Amino acid sequence: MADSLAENKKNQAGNVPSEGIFFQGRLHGALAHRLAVDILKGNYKPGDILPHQIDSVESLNSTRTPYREAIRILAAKGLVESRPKRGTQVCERSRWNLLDPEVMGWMFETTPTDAFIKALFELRLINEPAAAELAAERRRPEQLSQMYASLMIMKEETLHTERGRIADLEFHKQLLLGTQNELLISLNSSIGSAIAWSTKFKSSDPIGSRDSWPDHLRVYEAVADRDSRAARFSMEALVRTALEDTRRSQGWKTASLSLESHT
Amino acid sequence: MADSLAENKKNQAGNVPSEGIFFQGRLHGALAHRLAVDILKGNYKPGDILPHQIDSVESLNSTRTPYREAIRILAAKGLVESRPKRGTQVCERSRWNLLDPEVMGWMFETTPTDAFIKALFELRLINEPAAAELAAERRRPEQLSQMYASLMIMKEETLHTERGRIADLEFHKQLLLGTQNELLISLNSSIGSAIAWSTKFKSSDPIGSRDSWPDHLRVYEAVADRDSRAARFSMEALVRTALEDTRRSQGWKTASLSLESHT
DNA sequence: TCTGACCCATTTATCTTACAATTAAAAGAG
DNA sequence: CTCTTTTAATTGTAAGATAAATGGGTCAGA
Repeated sequence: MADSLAENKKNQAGNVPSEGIFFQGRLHGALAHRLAVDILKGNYKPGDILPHQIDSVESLNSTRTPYREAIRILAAKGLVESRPKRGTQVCERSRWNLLDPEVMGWMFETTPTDAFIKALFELRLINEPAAAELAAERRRPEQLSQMYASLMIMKEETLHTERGRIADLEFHKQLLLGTQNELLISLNSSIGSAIAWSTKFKSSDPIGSRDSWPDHLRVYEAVADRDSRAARFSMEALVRTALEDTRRSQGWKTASLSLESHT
Repeated sequence: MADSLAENKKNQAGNVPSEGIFFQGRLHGALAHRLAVDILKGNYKPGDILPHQIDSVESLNSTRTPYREAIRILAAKGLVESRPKRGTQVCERSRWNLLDPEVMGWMFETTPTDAFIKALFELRLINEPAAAELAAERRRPEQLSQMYASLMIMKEETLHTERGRIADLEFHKQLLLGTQNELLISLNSSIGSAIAWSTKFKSSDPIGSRDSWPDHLRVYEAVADRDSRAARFSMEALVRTALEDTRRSQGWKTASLSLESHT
């Protein structure tokens, strides 16, 4: 727990140039990551005050400058708020920037609650069918061909390989790009890390999890045909199937979401 | 342009405790704000390299520590990326965290493009009716009474006063809270600052801008009655009206959005 | 002569260290 | 109870040492 982040960083630097997500190479990134996970896990609860800079810094084998930068990162994402004399306080959960891609990623390092997963699928169920509808009307040839390419990779790799999952992400990304709406595109980068998690989770499940490829194909065809109604409908089916699979592999007892179908 | 931020801060500290949004009291906040606006305005374009830390620091009358914290804030929001030797580079627009409430706020300090406003209304049109539907099913008494209180204030204050606009924001916030979906709630804090802008803009428009109060009342009644279909329908009407007004006061020639009604 | 890999210097961000200033909460005096 | 003083925490300043990555140069091989 109180081991040296600085040393860890040094080792990492000697081995591989990019460890991936966990260590972003910089010390302040590692600090931010550690603190964020502690907050999201609930080790520090909203309203709690973090130990002062000097103490924290000593127990983490760092110095103040990187620590303060880490705090700034967390503050930028609405996780903490620091004021002189009071100290650095964890913000209320409602002020957290849950849609921030990094926060979303950190969230999934801690086995999120069922409520969170449901909220996420609700958000997908609201936005992705609508996005498919818009994409059917506005998509450009580039997006269409990229979607097709991803579709082909998905067909032969399935979701059990890394390449296959990347292709899945790429498919959704290109669909969002097709909407020509930069806010929906921005939403995608948040939801993307969530999809990555849920597909990875499903692919490790031996039993259930039907093949979602036909669903993707139908979405593609609808978008290619500029059939906005079919695009919405098939995307909704896709998300609902994904929800069902996740629901089953999580062993939820509750019924599915209460959102009506609006097609 | 190259005046002293440090002095400015000192003056401000002597006058009022909180200038509001522009100066968040701290120097790194002011630096981040200035740089962010420069980026969002397009003074620095994606791919551009900001001047070296040492040069920047001199021209801004600051020192390196606060400057670096400012850079960390911007990096946390996906606006820049800094690496040794290369310097600090402005990221591609698609990587910007547009849904971040602060970024959204900065966006509206620079008269955003028509495309951005349209994207925003599209997002509202997708999410808020669905949120109203969920809120109708799940809202608790607290949210209902808060919505009612806001509604009353809106009635007597209208959108021409600050209190009235705050009540408007509160109404939407409570509706989102009623969904019991923390991701939709998080979306609200982003959209909130946007609504604040558009209502303020409309209220300064002498001519058009119908009174949106009846629309709000209908939404409230539907949510109170737990009538999810009516809630969705009336909320969609409300957003479309707001869009129409904005469209008119902006003098757009283009037709309204192409999203179909799904009620 | 051209191509490629490898090594090295330079530039830049990053980290360390030490100290001064500001802020706001809390304690104390009138 | 109000006003002042104290005090503990973050914030800002300054400068030097470290480490990382790009770009260029060298050298070997085709």
